[in-house]
Amino acid sequence: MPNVFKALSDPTRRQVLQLLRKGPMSAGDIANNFRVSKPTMSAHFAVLREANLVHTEKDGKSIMYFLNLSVLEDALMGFANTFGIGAETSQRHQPSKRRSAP
Amino acid sequence: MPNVFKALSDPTRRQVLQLLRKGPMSAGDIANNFRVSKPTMSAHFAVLREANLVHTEKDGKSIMYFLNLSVLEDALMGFANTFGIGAETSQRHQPSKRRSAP
DNA sequence: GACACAATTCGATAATTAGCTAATTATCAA
DNA sequence: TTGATAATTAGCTAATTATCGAATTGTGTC
Repeated sequence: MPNVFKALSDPTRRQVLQLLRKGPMSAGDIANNFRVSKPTMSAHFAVLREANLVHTEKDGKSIMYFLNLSVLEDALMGFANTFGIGAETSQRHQPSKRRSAP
Repeated sequence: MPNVFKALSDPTRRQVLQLLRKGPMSAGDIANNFRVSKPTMSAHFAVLREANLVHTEKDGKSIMYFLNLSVLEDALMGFANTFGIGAETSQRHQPSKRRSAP
């Protein structure tokens, strides 16, 4: 999904992902780590959800946010791979050679 | 450089990098691969230069654009690594030489 | 039900961005 | 120097984006 790069273009949103790396967190707890208003954070969350970089679960009054690591990985590595950068694929690592001449 | 992700957020700019993957190309030749005007492409080039994802060399009337693969690699992998994604945290790496006739 | 709390949606606004045409700069060839 | 070509800059518009405060929705507790 190309929306991933759009979502990653904002530093606040990248920091949200970094926070979520340590584990799920409620919208409010995430927002408290930033100096912008909660509605603004809510908009950032919407962009991250739209890009499928996070998902949510209701937990009483709160909404917990979870990082979708595999989506981030697929986007980052998928793009990197087209440049011959990084690991060959995001799955098993077999000693495969890229650019096979048919 | 956080400007890298901003630069990557536009699909046209990502396609420019993909084009440049195959080798250096003049501004005009790149622009001819897209349906937008040349001034618009020139603005995209400026963003890519600003992010240091490309560099230029004058060649007569033309300006050749080169992909800075190592900058792309460092940004992509650097970010990925903070999530434990992709190549491990090792930083043995020389600027991925592109092959050409020496 | 009434209340407090968590989060989002609603409007509004300022800043940024992608896009255009027209004008300018730079280089080469005659 | 003139003419042609390549690329960028200038000036503009339309669309998008980040931000806010206020209002709304949903949930648990009393």
